[in-house]
Amino acid sequence: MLDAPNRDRVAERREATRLEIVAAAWVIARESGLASLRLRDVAARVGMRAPSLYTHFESKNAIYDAMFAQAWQEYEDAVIALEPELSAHPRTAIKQLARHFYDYATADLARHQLMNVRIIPGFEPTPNAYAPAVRVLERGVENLGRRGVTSRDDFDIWVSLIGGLVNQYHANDPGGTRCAVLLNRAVDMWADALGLPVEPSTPSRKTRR
Amino acid sequence: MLDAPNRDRVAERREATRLEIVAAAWVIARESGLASLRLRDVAARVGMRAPSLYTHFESKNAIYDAMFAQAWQEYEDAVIALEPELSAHPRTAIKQLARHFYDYATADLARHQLMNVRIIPGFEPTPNAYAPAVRVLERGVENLGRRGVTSRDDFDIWVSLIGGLVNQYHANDPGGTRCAVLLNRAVDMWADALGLPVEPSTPSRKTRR
DNA sequence: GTCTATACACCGATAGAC
DNA sequence: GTCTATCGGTGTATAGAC
Repeated sequence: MLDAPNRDRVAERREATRLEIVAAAWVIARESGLASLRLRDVAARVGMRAPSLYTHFESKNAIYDAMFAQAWQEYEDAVIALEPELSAHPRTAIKQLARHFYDYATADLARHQLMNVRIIPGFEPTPNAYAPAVRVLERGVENLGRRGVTSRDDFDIWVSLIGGLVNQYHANDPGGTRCAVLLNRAVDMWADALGLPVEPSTPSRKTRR
Repeated sequence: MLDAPNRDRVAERREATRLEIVAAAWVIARESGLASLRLRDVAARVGMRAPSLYTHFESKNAIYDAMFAQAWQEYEDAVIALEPELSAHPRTAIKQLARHFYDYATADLARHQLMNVRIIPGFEPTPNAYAPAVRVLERGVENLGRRGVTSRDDFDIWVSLIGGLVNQYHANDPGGTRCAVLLNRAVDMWADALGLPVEPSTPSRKTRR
């Protein structure tokens, strides 16, 4: 039987190993593609054999699950860190939030596929892993609500807009900047329709060309 | 050596078998999910064993490829059939085109995943299979161009809008009608920003609520 | 508790008999 | 053209060494 301090040490060590494995999985996923991640490669990168991973995770999907939770948790933290930096102008702040998500989703294909695209056959995130994603969405509703977007429909359209352009980036313009420009224009259209005040510095007059 | 008529008969028979296999693959894909399609099941459905499929297709991905081409070809035909039925009013016609794609993409999850989402690891459609998809896009540019949408940016935003809402339908509201309503509203916002004339019957005044 | 070696089940793909 | 048999590779279960 272990006394309390030793139990803590063991738990810490276990958690550290889990984090090592997840970190290795991210590296391999970015190298070989998220879907063709092989447990043997992940294990080799932490100095183990594939079956040993099952001491720390009950299945391959459990590793995906931990990665999913980590990615969304990291994004939630990033949004929280961004909020104090947001512009005082509603439309500008909403553009910043849109661009922030867009940048996060376009910076890392594997991460985006895991977070937002169902690309792994048979993988469904655990409710626990899904929680930060839900919180981020709620936070988005609040952030836009505080800036005059009261309709949930309009919020969902805003989300769709960003998601659609992220997909178009990865499909047609990976590495390019075109979709980022389109995003700005699209959010302006949407903000115009909602009657949000135009930005002071760059008056959009009418989004029309 | 075969004479010409017999060669045609053989080619016809082979093509018929290929179509049978593809049709069976669609059924299985809808049942078990597109990604977990198993060749054994497809073969069994046409009264064969798995290895025999390799007489007609050189790989599993080649079957996906034929399905991909078939789905986009079928959609191209549907668009061509729709064009004469489109409203004379530009905004209404564009809404019909948007709704038409939305309906096609939401009616069949497996088909949509194959056509629009990269869900099969390692599968990339052949240029030949991709051709009808390219034609449909060009046709879309023309269809909107004829109705006053001259900017390619605005066209791409329109496409993103529809794609984003299709994804949201499958993720959050499968079987529901909410995203279809949002689509109508979103296209109106977009059309307002472009300065397209409002519809005569249902004057949108301002899309704002 | 942690890791290893071995083995199993399942898949797509290939070889060769008929 | 279709079959049976088999290969190579994967995730995973388990027994046992340390």
